[in-house]
Amino acid sequence: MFQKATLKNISAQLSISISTVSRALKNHPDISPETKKRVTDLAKLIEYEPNGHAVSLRTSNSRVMAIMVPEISNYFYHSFISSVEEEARKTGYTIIILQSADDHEIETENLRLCRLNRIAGIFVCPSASNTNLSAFLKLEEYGIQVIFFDKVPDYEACNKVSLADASAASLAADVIQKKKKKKILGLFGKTNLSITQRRLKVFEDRFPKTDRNTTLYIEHVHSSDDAEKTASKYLSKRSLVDTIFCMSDEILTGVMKAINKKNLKIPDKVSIITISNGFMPTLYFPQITYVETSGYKLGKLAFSRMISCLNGGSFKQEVFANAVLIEGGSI
Amino acid sequence: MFQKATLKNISAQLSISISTVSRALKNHPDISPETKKRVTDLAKLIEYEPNGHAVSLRTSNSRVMAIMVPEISNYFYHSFISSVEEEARKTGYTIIILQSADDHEIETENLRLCRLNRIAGIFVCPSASNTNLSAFLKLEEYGIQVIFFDKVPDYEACNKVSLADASAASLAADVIQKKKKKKILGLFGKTNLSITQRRLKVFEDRFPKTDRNTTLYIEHVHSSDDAEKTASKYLSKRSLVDTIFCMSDEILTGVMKAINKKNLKIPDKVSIITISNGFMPTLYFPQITYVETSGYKLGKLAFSRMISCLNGGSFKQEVFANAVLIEGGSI
DNA sequence: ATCAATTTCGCAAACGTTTGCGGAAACCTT
DNA sequence: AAGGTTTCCGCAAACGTTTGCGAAATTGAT
Repeated sequence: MFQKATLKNISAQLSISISTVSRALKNHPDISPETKKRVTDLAKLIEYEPNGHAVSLRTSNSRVMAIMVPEISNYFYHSFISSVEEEARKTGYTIIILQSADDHEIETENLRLCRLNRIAGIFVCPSASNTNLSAFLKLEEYGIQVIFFDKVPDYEACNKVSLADASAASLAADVIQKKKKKKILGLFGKTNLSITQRRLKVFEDRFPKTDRNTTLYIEHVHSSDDAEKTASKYLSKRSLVDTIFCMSDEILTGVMKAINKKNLKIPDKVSIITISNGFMPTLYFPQITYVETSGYKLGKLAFSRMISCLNGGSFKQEVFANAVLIEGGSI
Repeated sequence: MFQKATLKNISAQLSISISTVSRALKNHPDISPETKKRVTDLAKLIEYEPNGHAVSLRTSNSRVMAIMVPEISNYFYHSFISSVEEEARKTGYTIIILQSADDHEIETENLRLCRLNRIAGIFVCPSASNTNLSAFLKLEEYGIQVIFFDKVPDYEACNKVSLADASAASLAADVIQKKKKKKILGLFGKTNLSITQRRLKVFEDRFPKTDRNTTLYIEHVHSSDDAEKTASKYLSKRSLVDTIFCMSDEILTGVMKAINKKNLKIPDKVSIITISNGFMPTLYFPQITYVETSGYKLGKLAFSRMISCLNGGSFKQEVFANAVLIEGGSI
């Protein structure tokens, strides 16, 4: 017969009170060594595990954190998730994951679930459509910590961890200038994203129109296919560009298709440099030189922020994960 | 002042009993329409949400499922996760994520967490090192459903959902034969994996050594780099092979590097066909023809199995997600 | 031997629900 | 008017913990 492993059960078998068992298991000084031993031995024998729900109910804090992203199937997000999960496991937290599908309704419904489950905190990359933070701020009334990451809102009084977009773009620009490239095609994402704006600004500053030596063509693309078409257009004109800068992995894949289609040699015919989360650039030959903005690092950073917030010892702030150049052979 | 939204609170404000409030909120027939309205109105006003932990404690079943994979950062796994999460949300379940890092200790520790949290069920892709199922079977004593996916154990009496490995390989073989390819290099993964064995067997059957018209070279590789080296070796010998079959995405990426390095034209110089989860093959030009074994589909399948198990109406069995050919231009 | 200090433990309430059961009131029957 | 139904609601126990407080038992000091 299967007997449930509970404090009550142990207390009955040892004819001591439940409270004594509870204290014995947490090594409370009030309990004598002998009693502790009897309790822990039996607990081990019947494989006692505290009931998480009872504990959470009693203590009103669960060791659970949530991560909400627009979609999981994205190398950046799941490297972030993976990273946070790693830390969480070490510190005895479990992670629940939520997809918003970039849908505001799903997003708020997910937040409801978080309240319902009385989670300790949530990491969230808000959906693009969402401008209304009230649902998030309400979480804080419940004592649930909120850490925004990646696409962080402009609103000041919240915790944010984000990539050092400006310095990442700056690193890429450094390389381009050091290699004395003169005719650059910069492929950027959607204009309205802050990430795009920050990266674009760096390039515009570093390669000003007034500089007669170098020319920078700027194009905004909104998909991999789009990037392929645009790159193809530029590459068709003989020696119009000598370098292509891609703002993201998605853009890079499109560009690489265009290059493979035309069978252009990298970096002889055209140089490539990209900003990436770290996987895509290694798929090609030669491997693409890229500035790494790692979801992994961001995850670690976010987690440590979460812990400080949980301990109450931290005020609202924005912190950045720095970027690093990974040299390939593409420029 | 922040007042907690609980049944007790509502009952006090309306001077009715807690049980009445509880029943009113679940639309129990015992409660009169007027009372129901009073309760639901107030509940909405103070934004009442049932405390998940209290509910789980009382009913001893939480609406939480877990997914454990060796690592999240893998296209197949996270398409699986994403797929399951989607269904879970629709049915009011939440998903917790666990990584085993292919480490048996972490794996059992994770299972402990599952018991502790009294989850409803778990989807698990066991770590490769693990041959001992006892920890999983113990979960069932706790009433926790276990569904193995992808790398399922041989053990009979458990629920498994897996990819139709044999038919996937068979589909690929069909294409190779239809295209009248004669000199085939088949690159397979680690020998001890059942997935490798099943796929390999199909190829050995379909291209028997006795057939003097076609030759099949079989190699086992254990990483992307390994695949690159091996492919490179074969490709160096002029017209030794006309077709390369890759068992997985990982292998494909290695092979493609080798091909790009030698700047061989696909499919003129060499044809490629692979089994894939659906993303990698689209990265190249021409896109690689592949047999799709989708984590997404497998997720849907696994979830529906989970639900049947939860409803108690199902016996242990293994089911398969079928494979489908996606034509690219690589063969 | 007396009293105080210490060690060791148990009582009981609380966390927020769910649910079987029983009971009061109101409503039909005949 | 008596008995039988039906409608509506509350009591109380239970889920498995944690924890403040008090009390018994032991120890030590004088």
